[in-house]
Amino acid sequence: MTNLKLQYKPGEIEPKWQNIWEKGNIYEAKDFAKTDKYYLLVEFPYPSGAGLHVGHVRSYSSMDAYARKKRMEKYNVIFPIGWDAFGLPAENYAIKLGIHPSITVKENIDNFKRQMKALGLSFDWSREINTTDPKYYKWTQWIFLKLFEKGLAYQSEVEVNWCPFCKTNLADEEVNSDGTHERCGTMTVKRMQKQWLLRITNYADRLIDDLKLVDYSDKISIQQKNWIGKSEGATIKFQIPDHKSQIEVFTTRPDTLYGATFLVVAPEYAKANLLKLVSKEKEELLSKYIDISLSNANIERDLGEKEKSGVDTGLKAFNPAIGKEIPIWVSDYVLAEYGSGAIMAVPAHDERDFAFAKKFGLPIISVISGGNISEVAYTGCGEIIDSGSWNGLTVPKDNTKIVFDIEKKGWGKREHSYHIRDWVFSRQHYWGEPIPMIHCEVCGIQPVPEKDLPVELPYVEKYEPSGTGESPLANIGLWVNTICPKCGGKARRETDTMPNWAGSNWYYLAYLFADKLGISGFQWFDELTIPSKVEGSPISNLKLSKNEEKNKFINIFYENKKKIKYWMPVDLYQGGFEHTTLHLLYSRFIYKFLYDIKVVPTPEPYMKRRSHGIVLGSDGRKMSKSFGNVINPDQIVGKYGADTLRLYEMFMGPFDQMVAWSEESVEGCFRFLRRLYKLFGEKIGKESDKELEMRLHQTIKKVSEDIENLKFNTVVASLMEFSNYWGDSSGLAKNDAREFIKLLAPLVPHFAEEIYQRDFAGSSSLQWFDELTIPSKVEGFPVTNELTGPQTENGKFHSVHLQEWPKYDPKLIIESTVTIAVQVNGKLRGTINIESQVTSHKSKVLVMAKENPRIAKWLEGKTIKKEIYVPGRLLNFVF
RNA sequence: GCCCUCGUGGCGAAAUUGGCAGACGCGCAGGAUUUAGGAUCCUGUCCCGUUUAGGGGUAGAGGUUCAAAUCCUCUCGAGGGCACCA
Repeated sequence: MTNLKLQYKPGEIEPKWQNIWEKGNIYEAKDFAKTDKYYLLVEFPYPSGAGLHVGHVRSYSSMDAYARKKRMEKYNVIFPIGWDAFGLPAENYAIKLGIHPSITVKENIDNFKRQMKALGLSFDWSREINTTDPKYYKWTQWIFLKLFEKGLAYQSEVEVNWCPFCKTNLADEEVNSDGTHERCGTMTVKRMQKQWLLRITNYADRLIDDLKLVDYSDKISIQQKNWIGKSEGATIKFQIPDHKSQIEVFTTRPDTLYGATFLVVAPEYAKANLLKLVSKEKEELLSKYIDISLSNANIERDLGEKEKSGVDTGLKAFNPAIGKEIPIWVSDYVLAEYGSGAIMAVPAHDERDFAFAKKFGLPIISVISGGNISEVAYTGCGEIIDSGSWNGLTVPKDNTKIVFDIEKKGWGKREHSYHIRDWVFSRQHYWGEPIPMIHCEVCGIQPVPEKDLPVELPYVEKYEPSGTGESPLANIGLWVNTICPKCGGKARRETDTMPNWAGSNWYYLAYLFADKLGISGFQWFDELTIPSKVEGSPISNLKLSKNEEKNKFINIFYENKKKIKYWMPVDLYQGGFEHTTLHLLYSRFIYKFLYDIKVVPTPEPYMKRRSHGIVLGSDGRKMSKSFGNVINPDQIVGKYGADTLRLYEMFMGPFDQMVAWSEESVEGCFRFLRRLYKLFGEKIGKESDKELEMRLHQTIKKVSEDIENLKFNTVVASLMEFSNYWGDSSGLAKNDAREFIKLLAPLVPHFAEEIYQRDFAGSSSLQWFDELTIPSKVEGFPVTNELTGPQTENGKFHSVHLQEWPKYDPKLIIESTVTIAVQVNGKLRGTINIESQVTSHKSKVLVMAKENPRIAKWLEGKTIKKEIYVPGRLLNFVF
């Protein structure tokens, strides 16, 4: 006997429902709907050639479950997706294959999209965006123009991290702590080059302070704070009497000023400011030292402790506190980029200064009591000594008093310093947004006028990096040579492009008006035949929309202000830990800028941020081709179905923790679904087992709460637990089974839809979306004949995913009897079962416990000192 | 070196946030079914104690508490971030 109702066939039901959902547009977010909005954002992927990683699947299917539950709770949910397709990897991949990046990117996107659809993810595909579309990056460029206009984008000759393999400059954030490039692992070198920078440092305080406004997990906000690295301290001026010059230093320990026995400046500082002051014989020595330390590529210098080196400049500075002159030295242990590039050395109370003083025989004077400075620097707290009027003060308690005194005496002033530096925003690569700037021979740097945006990336035959430090775009005369927007004279375009982080700065806004960008559905790529293939021609056939006449610039942000106001801020943003000090920080900065220029309505873009743990290979190592431990989600979907994969990835472990892949556990999840499928076919009764009904309501409570807290692993566990009870019971009433299938819907959407449509849809009358004011498409839609399966109501199909989320009955979750643990002196000696009404009567519970022979035995002949009762839970006799 | 997170069965883990440690799943063992394999179903599964009574147990050592996986101190170990940041 084969009963079809008992056989779970994911391969058949999954494509069927994916198809029907897509036709029904049931996941479309509705602008301005009256129900509460919920903006759920997952980081949009970079579409790599490797296809979707099971790590993506973990994040996306968990958030998909969250989105589905929120929809069922009547929120107007926006759950969009797009492609972050610019950047080095896309370019390197294209170079490797010898195919133009625009083509490989399109292929990769198609593959990603196919995989996502096969997982049944409920993205609103009508809002799909792509950062490499000129219609999109027009606005990435516009933001740059605004930054330039407000003085936040500037060009400067700076020391940059150069990757010899990728042949480009990198941001500090892209370089690992060992000096290697985070993408390719090549050791980077430092070199000087003219670069575009963004003044993220102007926002440092706000980026720290506004963390108070948002709910980020501790790990994330601490890491951001540390990265910005704000230190409180003071700047102190040291005069150089012989030369009527001065050196300003930053210190976090102004309290040790009396112990400052010499100054040290960075080689860069010395080169710029001191070389001209020193005596002839010192000059040669000094130049030599400076040259060596600067040419050292700074790798050694950046890497931890090495033997201190330095040169005495022969110059003297006046320490205003002790009223004496102290020597000025140069050493590469002082960093040019931090503070002012010069420090006051207090060897008694700083380990580095101590090592330096020991090596060169400089005086070490203790001004804080507590340590033994003959051995090692004392960096702890204590009482100030030998420091004039500060004697007797203690640090760090009296630090503000000291700084106040320093200000009063005119020695210096209170100051902050930051670890974070300005963001190096140019790359010498082809595959990125061109920086919309023009260099005029006469007028200098000129921004491209807004109406001329976008500056389109031209078609190029050779997009390999040149290695000269210039972008490949520099060789395309047709594109580079232009006229100055100001004087009309000869000019050249900026040939650097933006880093791959540029497009993701504002993508969550682009979703809100993707239709207005005119980019959804790959219009650009469909036209991508690269018609002329003329070097320097734009690769898109970008057409201006009808209302976008030439010379008339319509600002998309202002045009869509209402939508932005309706949807922003993002309610929950989910993504990887690895972006904490990169994308997450960058996009907060840019969003704050947009707030300042009144494009967005709130100071912070993301109200809540959570990160997921990575998925490791079954050997516990990072998944990688070279280890041969990569799991392809397609194979798992093919073997067990998308619902099994989704369920497993939620069940595998705590969402924020990394977990190793286990195929056996995947199988366990598949078995669970198969058993459950049978239960729905077999064990539906007229009436629910009373006990089971209680379990159901407990499960509703647990599942609702745990999804909200992103504890997906215990959600799955409690669903399994209920299923086990169900299997052992006499049966579940149809009404209760309908509630249970709704609980399953967010996690295993195809499975739930199949059973819901088969067994429950006809009798349902709750269609919450009828209450929405906006939609016309979304209300039950006609089901055509070609679609078999769904039961219909008046010819309309109502998805389980738009049913109302189950509510538990607080009366039904109370167990009729409760087990109380009974302890004697804190040790468990037995348990008693009591009616739940009795739990609030301590005296009755005490009597019952004492009557219990297993417990009585332990109490015999003892005088009870204390009886601690935790209602409904535990009783402890103490003697 | 500094900052953060974590350490619970053979494995992934759970524990109402201080209240019966090990839910749920995997694996394993025994049984049923099967010509056999697979699949499925039932039973068991922290350790010592043959069973019971009991004892021990959440990396280790202390502490707070009637009560600690959970809080505090130290030690060890793993992971992540920063790193000559004055």
